[in-house]
Amino acid sequence: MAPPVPPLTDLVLPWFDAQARDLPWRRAETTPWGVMVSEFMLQQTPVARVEPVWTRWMAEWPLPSSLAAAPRAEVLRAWGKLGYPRRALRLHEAARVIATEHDDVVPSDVDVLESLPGVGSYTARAVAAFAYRRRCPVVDTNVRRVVARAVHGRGDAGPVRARADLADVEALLPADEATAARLSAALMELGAVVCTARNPRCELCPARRTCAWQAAGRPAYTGPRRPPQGYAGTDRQVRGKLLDVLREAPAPVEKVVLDAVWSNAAQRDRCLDSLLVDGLAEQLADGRFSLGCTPVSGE
DNA sequence: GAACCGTGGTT
DNA sequence: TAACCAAGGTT
Repeated sequence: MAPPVPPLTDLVLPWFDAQARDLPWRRAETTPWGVMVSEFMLQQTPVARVEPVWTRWMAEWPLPSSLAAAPRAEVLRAWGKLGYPRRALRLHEAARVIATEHDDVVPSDVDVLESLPGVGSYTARAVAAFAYRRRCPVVDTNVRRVVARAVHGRGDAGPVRARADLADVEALLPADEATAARLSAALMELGAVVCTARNPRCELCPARRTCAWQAAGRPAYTGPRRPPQGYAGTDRQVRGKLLDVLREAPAPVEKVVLDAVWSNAAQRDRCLDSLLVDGLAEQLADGRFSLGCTPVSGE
């Protein structure tokens, strides 16, 4: 009889310890705040684009209270072109709450974390696990894909089923808190660099021996696909163009400058208005526009 | 649950 | 090259 296959943990953890990317927010000296900032920035944004922004951000605002004290426009400029700039506003607001209501200490409790703006199920658990070494399932798109393949033998994860997804990952976690936390990071790493969406590198996979998808002959995914999002011509694109002008402008700009970015006036004005509502843009008393809110201080 | 919210690299 | 994809959250 062949020797038994080691559990997933015993295969993936040694691989992770030896191969993990040296990302700045994973270093021992990184604070929980640094971890939380990285998780905000990494929402739907690739690691390579986050790295330089994160490094500058942490040098400028090493504490929640230091970010909370910064003007909104400065925060939005530092966010740069990471995309989804409302994340920057939510992080700014979360920093204010942490500074004023939590003694400038990032919470470690998942429920408290989830109550912060911009912190959902994934981010709350990621902070608890990676910043505080807690044993809690961390479910992102990478982990869902790894579980779909390694555990369920399917080519890809189907639609999100929040409760079931959490239970699936929970079942994989070893009892020890710190080890479980490390496995959570390892599963994400595996999904990010080996068990990828398009061209999985199964020949490099430490879990190949125990992978249900591999055993099944790597059948193609047959479940429902979500329709592609689309971008060209959407409000999202127009808002991005407007915001880009405001971000790069050294001073408040006249409306005619903004009018130049998009020919459809109705859509343009609607988008500009939505940016004002979101707090991403501001109209000054003289009618010009600027990024975020200019602090009313001075005088 | 579906739609919306940016940006840029990869295939 | 048009799609696809990247450590999601909110409404």
